Amino acid sequence: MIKKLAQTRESDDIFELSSFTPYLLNQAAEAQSDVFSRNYRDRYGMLRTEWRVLFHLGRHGDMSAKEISESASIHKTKVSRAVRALEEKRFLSRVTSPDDRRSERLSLRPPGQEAFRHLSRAAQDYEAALEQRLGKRDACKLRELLKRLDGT
Amino acid sequence: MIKKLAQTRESDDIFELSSFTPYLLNQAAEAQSDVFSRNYRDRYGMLRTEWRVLFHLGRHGDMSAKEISESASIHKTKVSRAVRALEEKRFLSRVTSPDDRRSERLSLRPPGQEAFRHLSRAAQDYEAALEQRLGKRDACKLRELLKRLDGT
DNA sequence: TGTTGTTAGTTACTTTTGTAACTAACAAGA
DNA sequence: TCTTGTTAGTTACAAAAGTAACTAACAACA
Repeated sequence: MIKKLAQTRESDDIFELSSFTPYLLNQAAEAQSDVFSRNYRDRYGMLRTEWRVLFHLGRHGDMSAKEISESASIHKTKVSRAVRALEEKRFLSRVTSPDDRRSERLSLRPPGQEAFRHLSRAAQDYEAALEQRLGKRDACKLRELLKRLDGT
Repeated sequence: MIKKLAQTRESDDIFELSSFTPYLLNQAAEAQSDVFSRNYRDRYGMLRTEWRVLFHLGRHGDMSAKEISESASIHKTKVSRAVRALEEKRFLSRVTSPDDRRSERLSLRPPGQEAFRHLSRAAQDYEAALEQRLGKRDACKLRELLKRLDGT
């Protein structure tokens, strides 16, 4: 009898892509990101990097592009493009830093602050809904595990 | 006394990006993906979609692009491009399906099978190392939670 | 002051992905 | 056979991201 390899493998413990953690992480990340992106995409026409930059400014107050780049682990060219896009949307303004004329102080303007507040609430609601779905205990556990994976 | 909003916020329960699940998912997914990608990128010059397609073929035997697309949740244009790249690397061959001349039967050629086996082992090693790091219990829990998030 | 090395940010170029339109083949009737 | 509608896969075009080179400003020191 000729063994059908592919068939046989189905049943034993050959590695399955669907339980490969990097794969699962990616699927879950994409799924969650897609859902939440409606909040900033549909209403403000923002991209993910823009929303992140906006969030950092709203959360931490005025910063330079460099500071955002480091604090958020976003490459400086991505930050640069996001800053320009946010500026074009009148969400932030830049002022050359007096003590170092290479760098610029980025500040949210009122519409940017408004968007920040709105998106901040949306994010909290999103998180609450997720806790609802997974249960408080598992939602915490998930965050904890993800943080442990973050560095490496 | 003038309140410094940004300062004040640091200490209370204002929402932090660093505990926003979609953000954490994304960071963790990128970190893990970057590490594992060395395996297929450096040695075979493959992109992520190519490795996924290769894996599906190795795991499930001959398939059409459509079947891969559905089974792996990858858009058909991405599959199309990955298939072409794998074909150029001599990792797979295509034969027009006799019962439907629109579709093609994709088969791994020996070098493709070899790459599949190698990457399959690498993936298992990777997973084992992760279990080592997180502990068996937490690694399982993580996969379980990610699967629950996958659909939505 | 002039030189050398570094840094903040931008731009140019390339690669990759997403979207939509397309081709060729099929299927089910009229 | 001649529609009409659908499907597998590709291609063309546009959007986004990565990489490297660049500009202008700084810093330290001969």
